[in-house]
Amino acid sequence: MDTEQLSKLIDRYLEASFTVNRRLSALTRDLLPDELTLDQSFALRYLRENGCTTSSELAEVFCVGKSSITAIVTRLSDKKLIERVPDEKDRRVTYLKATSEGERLTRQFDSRLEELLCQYLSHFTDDEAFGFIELYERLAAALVQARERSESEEG
Amino acid sequence: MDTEQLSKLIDRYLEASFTVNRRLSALTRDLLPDELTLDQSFALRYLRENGCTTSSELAEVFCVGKSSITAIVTRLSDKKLIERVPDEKDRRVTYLKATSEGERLTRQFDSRLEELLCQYLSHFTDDEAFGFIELYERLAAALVQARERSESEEG
DNA sequence: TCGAATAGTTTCACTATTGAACTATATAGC
DNA sequence: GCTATATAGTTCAATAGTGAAACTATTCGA
Repeated sequence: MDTEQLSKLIDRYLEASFTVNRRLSALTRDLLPDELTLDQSFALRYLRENGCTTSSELAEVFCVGKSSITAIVTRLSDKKLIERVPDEKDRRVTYLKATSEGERLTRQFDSRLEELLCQYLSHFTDDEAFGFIELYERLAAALVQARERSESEEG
Repeated sequence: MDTEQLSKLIDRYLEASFTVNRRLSALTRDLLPDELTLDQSFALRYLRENGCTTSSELAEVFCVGKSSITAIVTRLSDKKLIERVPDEKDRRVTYLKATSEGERLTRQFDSRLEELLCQYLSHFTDDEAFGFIELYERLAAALVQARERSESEEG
């Protein structure tokens, strides 16, 4: 691919991803339970899917500083949607765990979200959908790898 | 596609898009000129690409309220990166326009961004990249249409 | 054992966001 | 023309998320 084509492709990507992100966030926010913000729902879903997790891990996954996570976790904890569980051995670390109410809320939200996304899936054939998601996952993997590489260089 | 498959596909999409968005935003923020935030750079790019634009239009495109746009525009204006140009005929509307400095900054940023994204593009064949972007654009278009449809129902 | 690393919190300043109240202007119906 | 109403944009107060720096508590390593 020549530079010209490359540049156009990237422009198209930036445009499309901006549109998709903004519109989908807006639609998604409408489905959110009153108790949750979008970021809080992401945190809660991550805890639900990944079991015991620390603030540091969340910070890595969310690509933000630990103080951001403290803020989010404190709000969720105030609302009794997650618990802080201290590690027995290493008393510096505290694990985070969704409460049953927290879990209930994310499952409710997820099912609404699934319903929403199904509508848009209908614009694509099965092959298109699977092809798309495969490439998207490869992009995600490449981005995760890049991070790991740059960390091992530092360390 | 049966419900089970559908549900898994959507989970995979949510996971991949979360990862891509978070990681790419983080990498992108590192490339940002000191004068700009990410959202400000998006606004400025939109103005650069779309010529004279109003706050209302920006609010639509960004899927936020007009008061958010006022805030962003005021900050950009304080930094002399955009100008407010009053409409001669309808004195309620003011057009927004990137200053030459504003334009310079976004172009600089865009070229850094292009460099970054090129690295990740190398993980894909040309056909894969074009196929991906085509589907992504169709998704974006579907989301825009959905909005327009729901607006015409209201109006 | 002492100094360095690590986990997490606090605080501060800032950006983005919403929603409601508000100003100013334009427009449509009578 | 006059008056309702709609529209464009701003202001204000409240809230969430964020980074950076300072801080506490704990663990680890030389």
